[in-house]
Amino acid sequence: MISIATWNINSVRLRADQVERFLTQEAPDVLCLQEIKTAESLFPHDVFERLGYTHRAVHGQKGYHGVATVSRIPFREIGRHDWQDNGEARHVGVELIGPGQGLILENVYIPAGGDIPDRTVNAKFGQKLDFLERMTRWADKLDKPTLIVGDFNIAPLESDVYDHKALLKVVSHTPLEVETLQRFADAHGWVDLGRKHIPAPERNYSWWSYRSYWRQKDQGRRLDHMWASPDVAAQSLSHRFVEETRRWDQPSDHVPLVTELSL
Amino acid sequence: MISIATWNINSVRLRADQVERFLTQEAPDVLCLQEIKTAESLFPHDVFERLGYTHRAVHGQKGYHGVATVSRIPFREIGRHDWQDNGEARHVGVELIGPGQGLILENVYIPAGGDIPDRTVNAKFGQKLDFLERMTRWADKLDKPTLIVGDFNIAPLESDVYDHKALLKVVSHTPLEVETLQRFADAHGWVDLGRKHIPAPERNYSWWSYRSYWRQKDQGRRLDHMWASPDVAAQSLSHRFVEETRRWDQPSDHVPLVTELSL
DNA sequence: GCCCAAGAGG
DNA sequence: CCTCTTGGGC
Repeated sequence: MISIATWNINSVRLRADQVERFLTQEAPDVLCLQEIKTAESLFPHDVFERLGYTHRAVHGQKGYHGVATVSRIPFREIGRHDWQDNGEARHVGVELIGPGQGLILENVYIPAGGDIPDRTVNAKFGQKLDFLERMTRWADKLDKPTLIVGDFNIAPLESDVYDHKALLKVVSHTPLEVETLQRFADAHGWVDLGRKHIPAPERNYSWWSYRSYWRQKDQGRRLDHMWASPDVAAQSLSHRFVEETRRWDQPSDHVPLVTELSL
Repeated sequence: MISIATWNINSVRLRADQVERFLTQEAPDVLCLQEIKTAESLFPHDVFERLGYTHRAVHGQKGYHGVATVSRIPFREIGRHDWQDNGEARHVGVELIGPGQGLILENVYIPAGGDIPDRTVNAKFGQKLDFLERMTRWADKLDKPTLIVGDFNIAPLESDVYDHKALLKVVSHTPLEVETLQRFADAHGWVDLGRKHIPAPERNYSWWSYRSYWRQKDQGRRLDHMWASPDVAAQSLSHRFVEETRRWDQPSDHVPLVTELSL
């Protein structure tokens, strides 16, 4: 059995102590981080090394984006896609060696998409859709047991947001985004582990805005996901959201997700 | 007997808790702050109010400089000099009412003066000397019992720095600054309480640079001062530097000075 | 709101 | 090294 976690940490340097606390408490075998917001040279390798996460694939970028996969079990890095060829660090892929042998683990940070859900006036929204379309063409060719995790920046189901109707016009929950994400899902037959283990319409959020006081009112959205190839999904034992991190000092706006696979 | 303190706090909002700790521990009747680095509207009035410092004269400025005098005993504000008429908040004066009746308390933050001690290539150095010259003309006319305190940004004596010879060419200890400060002293006959109570060449520092690791090597300078009119100096009972604050978390680069007067 | 980067000022 | 501002991003 191996356990895998994903967490948009919103600056790994600022929250190195929180990552340490999480790893100490939950002890996942692998942790996928997004928005590390640092160049690889300033990544806090020592923290992970000390805790036994001696295998690391860090695709960093100064100030923005950036993803990292750290692991107690060996892996080999299989690539860093830059689907839009714009230099943004939004993906790193690894293949597990030893325990979980052969599992492909794709760590991705999909663009947020700006404020206005209209690609003619908001280039960032167009970039988000284009990113998903390029990922879809890529996923169509995947033929190995794969788990893709990360911050997708889309809450696809009605029960993935605190107010479905109100958010239909808000970037992250628009029909256009949801349809585009669905085409990505269909391209590989991805199984949404979050909803496999916590079926809709059960409350199931991973993100709360820093703006306003929504935190207190529980106005969250499920933007972070773990999706598995059908064969991998069949081996998934559990899935949970570690909401406790929201109560820590100066938390990330995202909480971690953890899943267990019988590999 | 009244006690008066001065402290360059280097952001009163960031260190409101440290100011509270200092006031709780030392309980001076009056505290003069420099480099509060905030507009008056964002000054943490509540902290002082709660501790009984209900009389406050805050001469704030957004982001830079700024001075404030807070007191448990009543005073009336007598003015805010802008000697160079450049809008910088570097002075506030008050006159005590009740205990210490009639004492004038001038709180001042003299410009640092930049890096190069040459007014032809460094306008900031010229501004510092000009500021002192304008203060000198002002001091020449003072005729009331006065205590002037604050960050003078000059260490006048050899024993006011960790290495006199090395610092002769460093802004804060150059002969030109020391002579200019001496003319200010002579203009009113100010008595340096720091050296009245802790005579040279005893070690007597109020500031340690954040840059480099001088803190550990005790490479300090005496940049903060409390100077009294001769009549007030005759009533000065004690004077000390509260170096303990340097060991607090994220300390200011300056430590507080406290003096007691038999008024 | 919170995070990053630059640049100024100390 | 530390703090502030502005401006971008989410």
